[in-house]
Amino acid sequence: MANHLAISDVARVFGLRTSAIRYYEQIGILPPAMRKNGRRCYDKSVLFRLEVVQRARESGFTLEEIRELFFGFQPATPPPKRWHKLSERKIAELRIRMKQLKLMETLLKQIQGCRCNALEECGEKLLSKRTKERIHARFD
Amino acid sequence: MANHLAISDVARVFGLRTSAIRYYEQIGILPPAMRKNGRRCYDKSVLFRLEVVQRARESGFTLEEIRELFFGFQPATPPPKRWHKLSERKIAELRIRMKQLKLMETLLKQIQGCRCNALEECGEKLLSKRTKERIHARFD
DNA sequence: CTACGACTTCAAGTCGACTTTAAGTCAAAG
DNA sequence: CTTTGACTTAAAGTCGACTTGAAGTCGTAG
Repeated sequence: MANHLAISDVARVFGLRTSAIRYYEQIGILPPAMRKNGRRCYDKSVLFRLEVVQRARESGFTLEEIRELFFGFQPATPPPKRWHKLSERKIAELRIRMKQLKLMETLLKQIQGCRCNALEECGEKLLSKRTKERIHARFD
Repeated sequence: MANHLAISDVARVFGLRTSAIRYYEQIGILPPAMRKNGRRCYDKSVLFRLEVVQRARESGFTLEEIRELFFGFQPATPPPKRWHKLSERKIAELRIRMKQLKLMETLLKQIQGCRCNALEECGEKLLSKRTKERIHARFD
């Protein structure tokens, strides 16, 4: 019904505190809200925007990055080439993070099948994979 | 050669500062180091341990979680059932994180093929998928 | 002998992302 | 008319993960 959401409504939708919403406005993640009697007053578009913000947060983006990525073209929005580059870089980062997560999953599973000293054994294997040249050159 | 690593050697291997190594010791991520003339003095096993720690960090574990997961059995290490549960939970979390990352990748790509208002459109689609019941019940 | 560089400890500072607190405004309920 | 509850602001506080700073200790080089 109401196309007029109070700050507490918006917060509740995302399980945020109202202070977080105000903070997002303050740092430019959300645009300055319209006021009625001095109170912030939103329409649904803020929900769509916050949905994207939350997704990005859950994917490990900082608020600074989110502002850059999604809302970072203040001066007359040049056809987003800057955007394109940033998001290319970000996608690459996401891929790396996914690989790390998979490796960690493997590690956790290996340690679950626990021959008790597995932890440092795994560390040894991983370390020799990653930094063979550095370590073995210097300390062997 | 030297099976005796100074704190600066250890730090250099992982690109950490010596202060970070000391901090890890302080919060129980690393065991109290042996001393020679009051100085910390490590053997290679610390490298294996730190390798695991770094991997876990890169996978989004907090130091607290890492201590729990890997080094959290002080009292006579009961056959790690506690461990098993924790790591099961953690693996599940990793899976969720991976899904989120994939979704974010999709989102970024969609916005790259930019019909300019794509951002809030995406937000709308995502939002309606995730919280149809909550939003539409309350505000429509 | 002294100066240097690498170490030591302990306390305090930093940064991101908020939260909490204090003091005040406003509209509706009693 | 007063109270209540949700809001407002600005400033200060919190938490994790360190870093920085101050003051002191070593062993080696000159």
